[in-house]
Amino acid sequence: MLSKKTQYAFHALVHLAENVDKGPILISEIAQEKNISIKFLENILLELKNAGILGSKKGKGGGYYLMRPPKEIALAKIIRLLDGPIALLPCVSLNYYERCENCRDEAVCGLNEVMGRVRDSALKILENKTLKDILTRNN
Amino acid sequence: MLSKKTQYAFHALVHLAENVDKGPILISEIAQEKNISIKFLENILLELKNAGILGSKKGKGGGYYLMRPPKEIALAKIIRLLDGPIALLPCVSLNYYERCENCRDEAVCGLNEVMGRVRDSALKILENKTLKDILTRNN
DNA sequence: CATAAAACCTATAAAAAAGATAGACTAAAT
DNA sequence: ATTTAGTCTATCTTTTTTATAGGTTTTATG
Repeated sequence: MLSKKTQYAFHALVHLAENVDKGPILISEIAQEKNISIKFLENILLELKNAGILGSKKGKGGGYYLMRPPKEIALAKIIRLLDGPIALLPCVSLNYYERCENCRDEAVCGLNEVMGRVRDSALKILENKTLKDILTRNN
Repeated sequence: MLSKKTQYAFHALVHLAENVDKGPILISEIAQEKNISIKFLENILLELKNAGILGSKKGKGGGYYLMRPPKEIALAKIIRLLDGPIALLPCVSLNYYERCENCRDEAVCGLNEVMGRVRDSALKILENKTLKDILTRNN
């Protein structure tokens, strides 16, 4: 499961994406709209800013805004930034790989193979779906 | 990521599957073979037993064994038992569903839709792949 | 220039979960 | 009777997650 942090981030980003044309948006507005603790959200938005995903403006009329158009922000990027690995096992993670300490040879491990597939199938979606895709539902 | 508990369980189950014809297998043998703390493994195997996945025999010549053939034990079942939800969000979980507290209407939420797809793509693999499939690698 | 608004930064605390261990109990084999 | 090996329950430690607190800096504007 994704952490609350990542979940909140997604909801906040959606709100920012829905209001791209309205200039900087207040943390407090997002917090209220999405029912998130304002102080916690503050930290999250700051982290997104430090990663180059958000920009901000201080003082009156300030707030946060997206640094790129919603369709250029992939969901996988947000998850990796705030939650770490997307893979189910360390030995199968592309960005946070760690050697398996319970099997003799990963190249021969069937678990490694299957979990690699699960990772691929998740990434196929998460790397290609963007903020824009989660603004509205298209069934 | 899967917890250590679940990871250990998979490795232990693989060992049991590899030795189905050898009668009950000692916890200590599995622990040593797979480099797992014996006491921790004890708890895990017990949990698997209480869930009906393993059987056991006490006393000399005792140990643990699979209650069904490896090809009938789906990976998804083990994950759900020891780790809980497979889905990335509570609002998209089939077995551990919880209402989303940050959005107005899940039926309209684009995040809900995408995460539902991620869940489906993972389940398609995890529900169909069994212990037997992870015994050896077939590329 | 003073004031207020709003993000920035750092630390810390509280709670929950994960990981691991301890030790006494029960059942079975010989 | 003794030994072997799983059973049960409790506890403990560590790490991670979630959340809060409070002062600092920047900016707009009257």
